Amino acid sequence: MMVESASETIRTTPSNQNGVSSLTSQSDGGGGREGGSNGDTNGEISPVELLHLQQQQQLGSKQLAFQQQLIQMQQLQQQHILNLQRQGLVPMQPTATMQSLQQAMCPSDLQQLWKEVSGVPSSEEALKQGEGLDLSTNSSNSTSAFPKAASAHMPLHSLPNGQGHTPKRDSHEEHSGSHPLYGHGECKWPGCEALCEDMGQFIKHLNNEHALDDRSTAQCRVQMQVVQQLEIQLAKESERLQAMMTHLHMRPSEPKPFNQPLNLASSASLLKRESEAYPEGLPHPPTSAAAPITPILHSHSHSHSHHPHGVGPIRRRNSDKFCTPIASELAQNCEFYKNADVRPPFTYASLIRHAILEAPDRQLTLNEIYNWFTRMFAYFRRNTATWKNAVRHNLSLHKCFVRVENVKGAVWTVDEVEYQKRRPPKMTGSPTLVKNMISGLGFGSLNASYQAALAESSLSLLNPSLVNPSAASLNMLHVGHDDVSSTVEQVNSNSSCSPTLSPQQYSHHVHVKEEPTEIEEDCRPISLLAHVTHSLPMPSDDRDMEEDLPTEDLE
DNA sequence: TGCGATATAAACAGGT
DNA sequence: CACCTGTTTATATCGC
Repeated sequence: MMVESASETIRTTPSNQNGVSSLTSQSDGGGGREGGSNGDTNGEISPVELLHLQQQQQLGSKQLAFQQQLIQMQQLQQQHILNLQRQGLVPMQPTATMQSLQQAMCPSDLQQLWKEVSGVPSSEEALKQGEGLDLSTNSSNSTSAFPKAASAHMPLHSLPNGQGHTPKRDSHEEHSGSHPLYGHGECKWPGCEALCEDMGQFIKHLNNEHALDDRSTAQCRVQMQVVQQLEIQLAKESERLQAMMTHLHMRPSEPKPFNQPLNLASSASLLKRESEAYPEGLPHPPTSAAAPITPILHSHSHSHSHHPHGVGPIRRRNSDKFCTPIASELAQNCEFYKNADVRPPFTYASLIRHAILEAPDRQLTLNEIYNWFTRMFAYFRRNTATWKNAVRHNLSLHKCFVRVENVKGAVWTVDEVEYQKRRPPKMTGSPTLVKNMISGLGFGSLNASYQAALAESSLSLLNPSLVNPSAASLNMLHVGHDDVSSTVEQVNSNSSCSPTLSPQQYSHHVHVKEEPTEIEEDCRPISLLAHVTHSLPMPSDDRDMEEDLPTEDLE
């Protein structure tokens, strides 16, 4: 039975092609989606190893417990990897990430780790000591496995009451408490998930269940190593990004050292806190809005919502809040959304608009919109109950959607003017950021936001609409809500350069510069990207380039 | 706390 | 009658 659980554990090795399904299925909290590949055939590690180990060690019951703990820790690691990926702090490259993790955290490593943690030279020692390894004797630990900074004397309960320096997590956590290990009414300790009604109960639980004992210490160390591995992985990915950008002539004038890639490095440091979100009210670093994040955020952070479905409804409008351009997001995560039963982090209106604008003639029938939804999102394939109604509701409700009688019957188009007016434009984040970003538009300097934007820009390379550097500053100040195409329009709205458009078509956008209030959620890194990419040869055939024509003109 | 945006649910009407 | 399409209303949640 032990072997079964071992293989079951390690089966989480992402061996499926895109790593999506397994991710999803895991993030579903055991939802067991059919999408989860059964690709347990990789077996680079452990089942065999563990089996071998077991045979060698004759498998006393205590050893089994120990092995189980190893496996459990491995599970925890992977769970944390997934969590971090969900939080967008890790590139969604499950294979690479997991592989690297596995390389570092294969059972033998874990055993080594365990030895280091416990000061136990072998698992036989562990056997002698029983499953309660005496971690108080770990004075000689943290040799090579752990950075000094993260070594043992890091107080396991450094956050005794959840106050102080603990960064805020998402708003839900703010509501439910401020302890980073407490949220949604449950303990966030790796693998715990104990329900706690309130903070007091949680503190009690924390002190009782996660006291300074062997297990907690080991888990903490495992977490440290997870973080370390993630940072390594992050550095690699950042380096790759750097190279890509360099190759694409995107490099800013002052290249950063690879080990400090854009803002990703700072994000990496956040991993240590397992921060899920930036403090509310502070400008969200655009890197955090990198495409892979949003789906994860939803599948994870909002899973608390008591929704009958496996994936709950997402009230939070991440695309808005995090300024995720829907086009780049979709471009980036197309396969993810197609395969993962994860609700896309966009509003219905955004999705409908995108669907319509994606159509060759910028118009779709209701049924075609349905089809687009089901084609693009597994979520809508599997959760058919309500969303169609919601789509219809949105079409009717929002003035930006215009019904047009066509030869085909009734089709729906998008009134871009109305869409832009849809919400009172305002800047999410501090006005200071706006100023900084604006001032940062000087082509020479690269402030943090700019660099962060570059990070996301790598995701948005697909967007050829950003070839117009001169419009970028305007673009900064007047952007669409969550869609690249709207950005295009604004770019084009700058009368100075609109090769394909007549200016009057966009006259309604022209004055944005005089209206700081038009600055909208801002941090659209895409705009920033425009500065960097102005010399970048971009394909001009993208539909976004021609997404110029508000279709209400068809009327 | 109020408000706006959004999601969800439902009722209803008209057309096919 | 069933279904689709479209409108409208009500309610709840969330973020500001």
